[in-house]
Amino acid sequence: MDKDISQAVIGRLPRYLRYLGELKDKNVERISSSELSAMMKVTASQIRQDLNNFGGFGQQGYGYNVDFLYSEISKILGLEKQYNFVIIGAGNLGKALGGYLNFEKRGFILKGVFDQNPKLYGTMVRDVKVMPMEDLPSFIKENDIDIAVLTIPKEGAVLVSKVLVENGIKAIWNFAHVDLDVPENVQVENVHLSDSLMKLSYNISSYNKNKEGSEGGEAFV
Amino acid sequence: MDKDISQAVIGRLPRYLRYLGELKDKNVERISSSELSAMMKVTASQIRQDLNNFGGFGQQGYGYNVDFLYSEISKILGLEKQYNFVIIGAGNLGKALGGYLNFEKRGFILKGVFDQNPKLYGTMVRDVKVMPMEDLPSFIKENDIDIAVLTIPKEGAVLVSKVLVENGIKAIWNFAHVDLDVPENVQVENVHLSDSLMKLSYNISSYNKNKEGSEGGEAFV
DNA sequence: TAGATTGTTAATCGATTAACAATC
DNA sequence: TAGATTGTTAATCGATTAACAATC
Repeated sequence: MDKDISQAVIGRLPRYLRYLGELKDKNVERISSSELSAMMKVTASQIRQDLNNFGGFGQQGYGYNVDFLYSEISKILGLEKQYNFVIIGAGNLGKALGGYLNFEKRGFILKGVFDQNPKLYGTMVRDVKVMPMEDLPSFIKENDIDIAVLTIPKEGAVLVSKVLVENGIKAIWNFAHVDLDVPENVQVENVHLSDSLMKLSYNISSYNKNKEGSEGGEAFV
Repeated sequence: MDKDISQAVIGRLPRYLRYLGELKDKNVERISSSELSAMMKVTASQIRQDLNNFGGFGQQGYGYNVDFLYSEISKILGLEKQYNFVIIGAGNLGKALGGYLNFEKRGFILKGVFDQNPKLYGTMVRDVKVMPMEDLPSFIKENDIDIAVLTIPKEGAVLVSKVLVENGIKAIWNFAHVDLDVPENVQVENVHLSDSLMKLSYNISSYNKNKEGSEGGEAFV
């Protein structure tokens, strides 16, 4: 139905939402694309183009109403919905995400936490007890789980993702260092932390290299 | 010196490295761009273009030597270097990253962990004691810290990033939900977890919408 | 040598930016 | 109404893909 929106555009929406949230907190009523552009360091043109993928949210001569735009972007991102989720892997990362979620007071509801380490069974993550992996398939079905957060090592992640798919999971938030192979009706969002760290490493190292090459020659823009 | 390499290219290098690492583990000696292309689901053309930004690593009629290419990409990413880092924020996320790093056996060395909660002072994160925030500035200088990992809430993160910059940090791996404003000689890599989750939310919700629009009409490619 | 596959140039595609008419 | 600012079309820029000559 919707014409396909590029992932580049989708990727920018959460950032718009964040800035709009801050404006809301400051009780700013309206904002123009050029003001927002200055705050966010993107072009006003891009902001208008991005938003107009979804409809005309502004008004000529006025700009955008902050509350309205905030709520429209929330809707676009599907944040007014409720999602039930489970965490698979009760290590520090799993615990961290358990605490995080209910993320920003949005509708992400932690229903269960699973681990294959018997020592952890029954220990609490937030308000939920850690359960054995064997219970995962039935739990997903009985509790109408939408999202699984994968915070286990990659070998396990590949196996578990199959189980998840077989039991009708809608989406996987994947922190394992591996690409999952799932059918196209299952959404996957990868957070590859080590990839991110390597990018940082590259940028440190390439910045230093360029500095050597042009000693003292700071960019003057 | 180097012509500017686009961040799109940099962003793909860690994934190449990951697949090459797996091939190494399987004792595969050489691989062609088209074989790698099939494994990674990117075009062979893109692989060759990406690599040729940095030099000719292959050989006509042969392909690429896996070990050699792996080590070249490692060098490009600056992974043969050692980096000293500190974690700021000793919560679950900080602890998770402390455990992670020494990341994949690479040269990221945890030197210190800081928190503003006195109850945590002296508790251990991996092999390092949690220290009070006040000690941060001198610690950075005395221990030659390259990277700070920011796992504290956004208000604190903005303040701490200023302290870090003043004390000569080279890079910040930022997990706080805010854009940091630092000079161009300080590299920042953001991991905005909630942005990532929102993308997932969008994709769930837009997939379902499109499904309604064309009931039963699965893509058949 | 013949076959394979790179490195690289050229063509295409998509995303970003600029410009401006429409309109509040 | 005049001024401001959007929505949208057109122009530009950059990234991806295709093609092929070079060469191992």
